[in-house]
Amino acid sequence: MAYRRTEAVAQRLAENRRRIINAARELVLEGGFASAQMAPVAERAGLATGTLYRYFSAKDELCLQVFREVSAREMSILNAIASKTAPAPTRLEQVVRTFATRAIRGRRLAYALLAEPVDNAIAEERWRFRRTHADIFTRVIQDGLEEGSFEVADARLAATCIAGAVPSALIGPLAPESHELDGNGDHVIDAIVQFCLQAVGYQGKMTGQGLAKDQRVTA
Amino acid sequence: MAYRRTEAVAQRLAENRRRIINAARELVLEGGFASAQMAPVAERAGLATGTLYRYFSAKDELCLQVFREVSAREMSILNAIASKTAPAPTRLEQVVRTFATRAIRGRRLAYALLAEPVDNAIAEERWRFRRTHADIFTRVIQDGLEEGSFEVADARLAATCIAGAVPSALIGPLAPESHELDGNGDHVIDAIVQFCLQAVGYQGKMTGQGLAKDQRVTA
DNA sequence: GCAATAAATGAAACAAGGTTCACTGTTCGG
DNA sequence: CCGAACAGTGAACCTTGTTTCATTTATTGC
Repeated sequence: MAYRRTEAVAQRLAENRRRIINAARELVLEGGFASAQMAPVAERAGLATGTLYRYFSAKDELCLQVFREVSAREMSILNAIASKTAPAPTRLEQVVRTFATRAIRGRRLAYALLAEPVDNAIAEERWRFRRTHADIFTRVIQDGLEEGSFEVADARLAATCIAGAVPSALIGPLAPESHELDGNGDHVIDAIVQFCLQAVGYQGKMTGQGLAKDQRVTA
Repeated sequence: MAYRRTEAVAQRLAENRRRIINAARELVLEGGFASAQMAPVAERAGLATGTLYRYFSAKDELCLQVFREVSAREMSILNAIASKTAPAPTRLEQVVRTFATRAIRGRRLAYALLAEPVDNAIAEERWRFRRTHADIFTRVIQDGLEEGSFEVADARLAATCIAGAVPSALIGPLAPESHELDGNGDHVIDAIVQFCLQAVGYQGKMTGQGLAKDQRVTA
């Protein structure tokens, strides 16, 4: 034997992998998945195009990785809010509000995650993303049903509807060329929250409570 | 002079154009826009590939034409229902119910129009399609507000939400491989209708009224 | 039938991207 | 330092889909 993968090398490999993913993510953030082409990714990562294929078997795999990492962050933020101990209506409002606020503040990312035309592999992942949103909404709605503050026939279906309604209300404003919400999307966000609360049969008023620090869009 | 485009020729040209569009539409109906490739379209139309470019400057233009024709049919059906003289809640229910029913019955078409991954040109047309749905819902919701049977802060926004919610609830079941709704999607449809009525603050019950003959999926 | 013009053809060229691979450079243990 | 094994390279290649264009066929008025 004359070669063994040492720790130093393993580390460099891991670093390269990360560098590739980061480069791809940056490009997605700047210009959506359309910009995440292998050659530009490689260039930004400071590697040769062929090298990318030593780390990812195909472009789809790399893009999926990026999508998953980015969407996981979003989902964990929403999940944390949904898991708090608070009345269901409060939580539903905060989840929806956070979703919408983050989408507007991180418009380019939101466009890539929610609306950009993408090819099959990513479209499928996007459905999974939406389904996870629906899961989060489902839990909160079910809690609300038990509390007696909501009233819907089918919690899962209502959740799916909300998971479609919120992005739908945002998509126009999110389009890369749109500046509809540059100043304040507050009116839109309030209206979306109100719609969702009413849709699940909540009778009270929304709190209008904004985001905590840790829910801000950081980068 | 020795040549002049006679009526007979003009007619044949128009017929060819139609033949091309029909071929493309058939392919879309069978396998979505992914199947609407120039070579197969030409073959089915009984023409050469190059000939297609004498009728359409590019594939996008042809696909847009197909999308527009097909979606126009759907929208006119919904529009007709929305324009009837009936209480707003009844009309809203019927529009939503018709939308959902037609989507489920004409699953492949619905998938192509609503959910299939497509490229930019068609994605943009799809947004227009959705916006038109929202327009239809907006009118009905505004009527309902005037009648006093609905209560929402912003009719347009509520309409946009509903225009997103309904397809969202259908998309899983619409996926080409899904057979979730093969027997009856009645439960799902009822739940969607109920969700929408509640979302716009309607207090009464839905009628459960099915489709008239002319709203059935014919082909 | 003929000249003039248009329409149709389909093979070839082109474009754009993803993927491969023969080659070069690096790292390792002895 | 040597040879073995691995990592990195990037130009060539392949695939897929679109477009062009020289050539063939069809139609028209005279």
